[in-house]
Amino acid sequence: MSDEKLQEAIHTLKDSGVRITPQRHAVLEFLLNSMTHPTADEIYKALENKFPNMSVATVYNNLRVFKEIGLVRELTYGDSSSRFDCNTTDHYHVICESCGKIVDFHYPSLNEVESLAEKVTEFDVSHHRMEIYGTCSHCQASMAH
Amino acid sequence: MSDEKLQEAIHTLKDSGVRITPQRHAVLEFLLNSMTHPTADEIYKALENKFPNMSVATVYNNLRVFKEIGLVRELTYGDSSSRFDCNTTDHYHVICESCGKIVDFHYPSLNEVESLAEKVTEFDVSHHRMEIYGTCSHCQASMAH
DNA sequence: TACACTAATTATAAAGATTATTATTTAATA
DNA sequence: TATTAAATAATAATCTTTATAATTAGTGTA
Repeated sequence: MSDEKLQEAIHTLKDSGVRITPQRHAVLEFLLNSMTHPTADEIYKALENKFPNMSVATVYNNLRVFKEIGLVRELTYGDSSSRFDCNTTDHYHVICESCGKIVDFHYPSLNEVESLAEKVTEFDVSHHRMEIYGTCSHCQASMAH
Repeated sequence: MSDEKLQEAIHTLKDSGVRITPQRHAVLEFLLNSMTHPTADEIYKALENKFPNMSVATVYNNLRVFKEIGLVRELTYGDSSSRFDCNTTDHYHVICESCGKIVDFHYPSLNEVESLAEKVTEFDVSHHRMEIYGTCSHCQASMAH
């Protein structure tokens, strides 16, 4: 299923002259299969069984490469570390302020906002980001106690 | 003009039992008068003439206090450090990807998005954030060369 | 105005995330 | 298989933010 995406991503990388190393492959595979939006450290920890000698720098290096190629997006929220999202289709995120869970949320892209901003500010607008904050149902239940 | 806002803010602080120290006053005044959205370090550097002995921790402490009282908002973008905004009225930001300039942008709040997200994800939504990215007119002109 | 109480400040260390450096290893290609 | 440039590992360094502890200083009260 997501194996197809993986092959496609590897193809994209090779086309850009990027070598496919076992570590790189593993980071990419983990990202594609993860539905959460992991931090660099989470990726590092998830792969340390498979690659006991892997360096954190390798994770960061690969994430940078993937970003440059356009395979992943970096998400920066209020908390300390960045998160990485391999779903590059247009979607927004809903974030739980209590547990940090991030849920994808599909909504028609706010083109109107972009065009108005362009008019008002004279910026050449390239994109926008939006996040919605709240409490997930699980945490709501916990709080009820 | 903004002196009125300052007095009001000081009143709010006092009501919450927060002491008005010279450093705290200076950080608050600087924030209220700044139209940019400064980082903690920028505030620190701006005030080091007036307070040569002030500690960075003091800046952070005060920003935390102001945040808790609701006088300022913390903005976290892609770059390394947080920015602080004393304009707590509802508005969005347009950010220049070339020079980092941040411009306020007024747009009716996207309540519809919030309510749909609430329905779809079963979150108890509290708020949202949105930023628009692009190139400011100044940087557009520079690039034309 | 002086006093006492407690919060705020300073200085410093520490933590945590990310980037830089350099020697070593290795994937891809001929 | 040999070559070569790119990737990795190990480590140090940087940068932002928070924690700690001792000192200083607001603010209400007598």
